[in-house]
Amino acid sequence: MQTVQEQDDASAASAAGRNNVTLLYLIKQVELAIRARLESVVREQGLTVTQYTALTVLERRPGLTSAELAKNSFVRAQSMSAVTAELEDQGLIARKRDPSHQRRQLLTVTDSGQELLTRLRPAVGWIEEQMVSELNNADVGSLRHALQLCRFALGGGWPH
Amino acid sequence: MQTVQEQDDASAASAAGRNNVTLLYLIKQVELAIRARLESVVREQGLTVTQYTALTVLERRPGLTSAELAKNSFVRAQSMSAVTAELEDQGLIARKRDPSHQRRQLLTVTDSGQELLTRLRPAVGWIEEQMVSELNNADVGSLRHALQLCRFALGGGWPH
DNA sequence: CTTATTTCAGATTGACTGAGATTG
DNA sequence: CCAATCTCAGTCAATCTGAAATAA
Repeated sequence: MQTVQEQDDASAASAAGRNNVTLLYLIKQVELAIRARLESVVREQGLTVTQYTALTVLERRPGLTSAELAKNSFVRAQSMSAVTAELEDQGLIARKRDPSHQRRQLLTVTDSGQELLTRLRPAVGWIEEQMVSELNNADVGSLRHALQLCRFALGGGWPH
Repeated sequence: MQTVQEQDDASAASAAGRNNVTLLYLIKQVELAIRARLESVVREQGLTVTQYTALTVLERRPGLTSAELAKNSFVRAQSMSAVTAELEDQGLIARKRDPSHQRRQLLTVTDSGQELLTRLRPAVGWIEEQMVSELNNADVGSLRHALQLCRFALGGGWPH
């Protein structure tokens, strides 16, 4: 098992001037750790992490199309289309033609999907609680703010 | 294109008391944005993000085995074995039997691998600079510290 | 005619599980 | 015999690219 001490040694070993790698690497490590926990939680309800994420975005922003959801999630429209098709098959979201644009299909979370999200919320919340268990409230706020700034600083320039 | 304002609206729309989801989602979003940028950079040198990451870890911690590298990267030994085999095929790392344990193969970055890492360093550094361009130095330090605490708070309990 | 959205088909990456061989 | 490491074979999840149909 790797220890905090070993990690610190590794950071110190990377000479000054290329400490910049560390932050990208750290975010990747945290994301990997989250993904592992999240996967075991959502799998119990028959969902993949990808499906769960799409569902939570639709919960917050009902009426998105699959293509809009794709942009939001940094994937191609074709990839997201497969995800939303699966979610509809499972009865977790509903697709309705946009009356003002017959080609677009507006997505909403169904009652069944909402119930599932509600069932999952405590376990998902617990992962985040664990993650920030060593941080105080002010640190958590700063972390959220910093991550938002990072996300939007990188946000542009996505291939279309 | 999604704007900062839209993101803020979405956060506000998720009622108080379940803001906790946001942090997991934010980290995922930042990781996705990083991955996209990083992939286009390393691909020019014929590497995948997975290979590049393994290479940078070996640069910092030469002499690891593939199995140790796997633990460090939260993947199974079999998965990492495929990655290190590819890196060896490309002449970027060398595998040498551990004299004190014939079954283990100690991994080191070759001169060729080191040159490649050096070539990639400026472009990778620029991604991180872009990411933190809206943060001051103190914020960057706080972010790194917070992410390290998050990583180690989630670190335990990995399947072996 | 052009562009956006959706769908279908196939390829690829990166992980997984399971099984076997080797070493200590 | 047991545990760790490595390798091989097959599978799955989640993306990608390319091509086609539909709609504004």
